[in-house]
Amino acid sequence: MLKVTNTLTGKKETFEPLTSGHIQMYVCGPTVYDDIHIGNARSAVNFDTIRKYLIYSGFSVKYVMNITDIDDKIIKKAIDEKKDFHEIADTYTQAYLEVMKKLGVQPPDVQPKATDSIPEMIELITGLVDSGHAYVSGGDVLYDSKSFKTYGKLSGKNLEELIEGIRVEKNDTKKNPTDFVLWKTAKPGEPSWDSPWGKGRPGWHIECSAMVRKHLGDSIDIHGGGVDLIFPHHENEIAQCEAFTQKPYVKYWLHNGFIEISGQKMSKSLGNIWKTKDALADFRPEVLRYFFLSAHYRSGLNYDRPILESADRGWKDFHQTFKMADDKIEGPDGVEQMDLLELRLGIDDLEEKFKEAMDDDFNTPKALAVLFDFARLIRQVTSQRERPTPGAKDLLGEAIERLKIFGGILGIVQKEKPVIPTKIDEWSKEREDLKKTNNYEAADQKRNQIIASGYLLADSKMGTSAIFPYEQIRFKQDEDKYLNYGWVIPSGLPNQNSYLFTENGIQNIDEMKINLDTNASTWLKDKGFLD
RNA sequence: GGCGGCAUACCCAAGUGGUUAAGGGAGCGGUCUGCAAAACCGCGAUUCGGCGGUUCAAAUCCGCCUGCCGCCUCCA
Repeated sequence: MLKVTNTLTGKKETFEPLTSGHIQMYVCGPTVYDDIHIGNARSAVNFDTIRKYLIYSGFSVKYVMNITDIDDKIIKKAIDEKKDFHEIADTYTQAYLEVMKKLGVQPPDVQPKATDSIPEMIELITGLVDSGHAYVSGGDVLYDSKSFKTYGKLSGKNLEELIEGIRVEKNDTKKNPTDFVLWKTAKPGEPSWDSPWGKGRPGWHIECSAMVRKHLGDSIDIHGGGVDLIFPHHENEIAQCEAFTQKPYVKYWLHNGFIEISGQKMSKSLGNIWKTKDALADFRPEVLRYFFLSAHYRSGLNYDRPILESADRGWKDFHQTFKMADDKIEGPDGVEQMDLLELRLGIDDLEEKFKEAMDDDFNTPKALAVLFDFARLIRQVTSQRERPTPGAKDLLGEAIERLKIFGGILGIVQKEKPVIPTKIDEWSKEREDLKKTNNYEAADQKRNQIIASGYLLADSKMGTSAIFPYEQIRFKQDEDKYLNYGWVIPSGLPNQNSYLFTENGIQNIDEMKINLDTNASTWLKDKGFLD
């Protein structure tokens, strides 16, 4: 039985959709005025995972996530860069979609743009004006927050106290300080649309309300977003929609916590924004997802390079399970009996344990622990010396399939297997032969040759060599210059050492890791690799 | 000032009344190994910010204190 923490009630509740078996779900998407930061990415991954789990649980889910393509910040940027606001919005929409794709976020069923829903917004605003919930003042249309009796119910705020706390601005046209803009009169040169109140553009809160109604209906099951949206954004959405429709707007409000940098929120004013595309340049998307999901979605999550690196190492170990099992399955058959009881039991328990974790308000850290335990069971079998019988191979294959299913819901399983060039394969076999004749010097040379080509060998107990591709690592020289000068084993592969490949040969250097974030060129010069 | 959240080992992080306090990283010891790496096995909080209280029983409930953070203004 699925339970979710509902911001509206502040409690963990049993989840029952309005229509049995079907879920209407809306999540506030990005405002496309810049590259998205990792906080946006975390939110997207959290709700993507929630959506995938709901589908796995047997619900049919209609998932809508908007793109806010008209907004003060977009207009400001357009003016600053002397471009049309559409151009700014399009550029960052494309960048956003690209990052989502890399992160393995399944595209929403509908991804509406605010500017495509202007008529629906006008319809809503008109209704609110007609029913006395909104008024025209100074050319703007404002929502009368005092007209909505339960204003503040989501954020737990008291309207009177709110009003007292807000200092009254001069020339304010609002009846109450808590009133908010539904429709803004256009200033000269700003993008605008025709409306009953003259040329103008929508306020921020109205767009989500309009898109929810347009694509999902008056009452929906789940509405998600970051904690910062609780007030005023979601509070205002409730006020608008419920005043208009006289129906409950959202049954379950889900809010994810912030990414923190050194214990503080990430914000423009603090200047501590991490762009997702920069994180993706250094870490695999699966590692980023593992990192995001390693804390509960409602909690804050501290982001720091060393923490990401430890997530990276953890994920590699986990992911190596697939490679190890594949090698065992594809290897020769054996006749000896392997110890498989634990694995059999593990397979039988996996689904129940995973569901138990996820049913508890999408407890992904617990779910990850379940998968890591299971992966260890698989590795225990694959690390046994015996060759597997065909029956043991079947069981291993079954275990891997299960791990892929549940790992897939969390999005931490790499989709495609790395391809090894035949040349590298041949060199590996040649090295095997050299080893067999105790020609170790030549064998090591062959190994270096393979490493220099960007691949690593790993000998197993069965005497065969597994081969893994490296990825080039980028040593930060300064803020935006990178120096390509070595290789490190990519995520998913079993070796964390860095190797430096130069004309002087291949160096296995642990210090390289320590120096990743320091001035690498100085270090390379000290070691004589650079002039 | 109002509202809300957090404090668990060296680091990240689950656990919210009752078996040995998950999992990951780092560390240490061992097995394996031509070397190296990987893998596997084992070890690691008598204790959950502090002080009281409730209870047969609390990291988990209540009170107070301390520290940190978020929202109340754009923000995932």
